[in-house]
Amino acid sequence: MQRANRNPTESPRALRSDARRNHRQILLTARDVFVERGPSAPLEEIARRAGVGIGTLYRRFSDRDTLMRAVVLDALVETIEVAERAAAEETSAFAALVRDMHAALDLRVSAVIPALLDVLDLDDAVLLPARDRSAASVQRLVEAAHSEGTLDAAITFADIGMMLVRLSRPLPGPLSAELNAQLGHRHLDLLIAGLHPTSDPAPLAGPALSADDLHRLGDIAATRPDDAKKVEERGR
Amino acid sequence: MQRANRNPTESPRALRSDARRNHRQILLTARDVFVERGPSAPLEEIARRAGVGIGTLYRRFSDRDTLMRAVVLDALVETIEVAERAAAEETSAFAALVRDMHAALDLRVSAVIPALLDVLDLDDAVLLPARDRSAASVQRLVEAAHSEGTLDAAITFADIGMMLVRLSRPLPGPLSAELNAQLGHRHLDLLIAGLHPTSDPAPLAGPALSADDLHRLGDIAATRPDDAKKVEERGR
DNA sequence: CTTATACGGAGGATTATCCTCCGTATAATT
DNA sequence: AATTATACGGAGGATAATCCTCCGTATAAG
Repeated sequence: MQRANRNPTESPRALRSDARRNHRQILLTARDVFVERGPSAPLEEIARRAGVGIGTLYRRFSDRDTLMRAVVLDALVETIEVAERAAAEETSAFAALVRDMHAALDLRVSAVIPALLDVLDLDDAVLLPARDRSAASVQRLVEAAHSEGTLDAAITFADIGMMLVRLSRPLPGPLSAELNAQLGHRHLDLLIAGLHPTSDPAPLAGPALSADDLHRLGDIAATRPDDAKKVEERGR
Repeated sequence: MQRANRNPTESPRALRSDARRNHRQILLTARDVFVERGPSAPLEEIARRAGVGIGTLYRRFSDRDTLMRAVVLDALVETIEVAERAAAEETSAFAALVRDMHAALDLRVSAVIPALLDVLDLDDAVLLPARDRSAASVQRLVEAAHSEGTLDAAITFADIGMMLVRLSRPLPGPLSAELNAQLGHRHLDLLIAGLHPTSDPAPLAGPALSADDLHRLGDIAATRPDDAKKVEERGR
């Protein structure tokens, strides 16, 4: 006699192991793809890059909207954890804020949510509380840094959030995902320190690109083989 | 007897006044639309927002590629002017750099070019020299600021360029174009000064958004009426 | 070994975008 | 004012991209 599951409000039964793996993989891949290609990215690309068939994707997420919500919720939950850990483990409020910002870059929450904003209603019984908790956890970091006197008083929570959006989104052009991530961290350091020389010689994260690199951006490690193909076709 | 124009390499004859107006308007609108919607934005939207028929657009620019090149060239030429004027008219090298960056934001060059990068070959007999001149004019500003000792030595020309890209691109979500522009300038000031409080109380350009604004981003002045409609349809 | 669960992907339906074509409108010229 | 070369708009057929269901096959669980 297996565990009964007659009540429709209960979780519908545990997934088979391969199904659970695929579910997770789809969520992670979807985060990447939505960030790169926007809210109307072909679901087929998500499936392909997640290594599953399109049928599997649709079995788990009945439509685009359901998938997007799941992606956002997943990302929000991770953010909350990161922020709370930063607050708990760092000694100065400023250090906690900085650590949280770097971690947020890695999670790409600040990139997914805005990317889906056009199309998604976030004022949802499920998403709203998660958003609030997530925002509150970061806002506490900001306020603490304000009180500590280490964060310029003119800088608001919204400024921090929006700069994270700017830094999270991949730069356009054929930069590899990895290089993009490194540049995000480098530019975050740059934002923290400002443009003027500082007495504190804290080094920038990530590699500098030379002017020449910038010029030959088109030649740098390709991220998306598919796009290269598209370009060729267009140029025919 | 009108002026002869038998040589096919000569300019094909002056445009009629309305045609010239439309030509210009299409270029400006295309810059906006490519920035907002990416390189494969519907040409029909460009035509509509430029206030011309789709037929007119195709008459002036035989295909997407031609239009994109024209947009890029136009933007590059404006950039060069701006950079050279900044260098000539400002007293300190740092001030010139800052002025140029703010001006570049307004031109959105740093947003268009990368947006089209995926799809466009910039190593073109026409575009290449313009790119080189444009890059050189900014690079001179960067080097001057380095020599002056007012720009951190670790910051490269590429960093400046890429930060401009990040700051130029409109934030996703339904922010009005105007608010987006203001926030770009504000965040540029933020980058210049860094996160820590400064002795120099130079105020930030543009309005601060409150956490509440950020939360209700969905309610802030809509930029693209069409998209709002789309969202409604999806939600049906 | 059995079977409930899950998988992949072909393919018809739908939708979005392209881009030509031609009847009408307007600027320039005399 | 009349003439005409130039330019305009947008309908609509052609093409391309994406959706998403369906069903025969594969695999985890017991």
